[in-house]
Amino acid sequence: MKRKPSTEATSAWIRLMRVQSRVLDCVEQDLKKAGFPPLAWYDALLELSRAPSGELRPVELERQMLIPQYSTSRLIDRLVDEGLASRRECKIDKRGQFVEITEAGRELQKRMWGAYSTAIEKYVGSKLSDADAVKLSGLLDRLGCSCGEMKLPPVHVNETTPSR
Amino acid sequence: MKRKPSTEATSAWIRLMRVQSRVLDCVEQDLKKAGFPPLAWYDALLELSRAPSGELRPVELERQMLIPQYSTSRLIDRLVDEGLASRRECKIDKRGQFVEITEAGRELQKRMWGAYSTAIEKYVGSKLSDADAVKLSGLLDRLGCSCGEMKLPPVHVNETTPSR
DNA sequence: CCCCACTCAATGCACCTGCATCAATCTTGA
DNA sequence: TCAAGATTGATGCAGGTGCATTGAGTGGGG
Repeated sequence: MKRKPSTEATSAWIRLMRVQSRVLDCVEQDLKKAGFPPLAWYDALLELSRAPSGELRPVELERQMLIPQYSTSRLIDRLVDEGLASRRECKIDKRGQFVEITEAGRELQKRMWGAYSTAIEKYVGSKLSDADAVKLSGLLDRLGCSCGEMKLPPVHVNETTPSR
Repeated sequence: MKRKPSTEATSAWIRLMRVQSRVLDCVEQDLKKAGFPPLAWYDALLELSRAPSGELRPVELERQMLIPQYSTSRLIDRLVDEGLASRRECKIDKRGQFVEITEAGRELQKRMWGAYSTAIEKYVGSKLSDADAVKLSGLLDRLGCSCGEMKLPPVHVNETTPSR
């Protein structure tokens, strides 16, 4: 049976969608106007720069960034094309590889953070007290958890097997 | 000068991005699994169905939905292709046109609301009390206002004109 | 009246995304 | 040991999006 959402919940949903897309747009525009690539590049470079010895398996990056596998693959393509990262083969698992951030990559990540942090302050920080930012984070966190099916291994349950 | 955002603000920003994309994804997936088109179609159909006599100028729709002009144009194309709306010429302004929702469009909008509202309840309503939903809306609203340049008419201020 | 600036809408192009699938390799278990 | 299945990463294709431009139409000042 389907309980309907309250008007309060619906209204929160609508605001979440609209405000996020507006704010994201603003930030992306500021970055673009400053001559920087999209935010996704920043995220990837940040993850790589944080990783021990600056390299990760694509599959790790994928999990960190919560984006699909093919998306990761192509993002890495672009980073490599621009000389911001390089692929290294993985000795122990020849299917896999390592992606390593280059000096140029590290440098771009740092320069982007300048513009990025300014934009965050402009569009978020300056609109909210720290206490309110904490409240907002808390409320959002309540929505975030167990949203997807929490990675139920998609075993074939259609057989008569007692389902795990 | 660039004040840096507090860690609280940054954390709120990150959660806003991540939670929104996760929740939106879940809702879109549920709709898709139920055999429905994307949410943008619903939004457009809803705006049209609300409009007096079920029709709007594309430019109105654009303003309601906060999406760019070309995006509206192509969305209308798709709705028309599927028989959910139709274009009518505008007598008084021959550049323009009216977009009118069809019976099929109204019906689809209603059927989608069934699945849509269920999803909102599942991913938002059930996670938050009404009071918390109101708090969340309030905090988000503070971010939403005057995010863009608030439609400053882009006059050519580069001349020596005293800028309005 | 006519020209110029503006508005409304469509579209060509490049790029990006999702989906399905592939090939290569690893792992498991009979 | 070897076949079946799982995992890693790439890619062809279809469709969506942003950007810039076009083209038609309007309207106001000279």
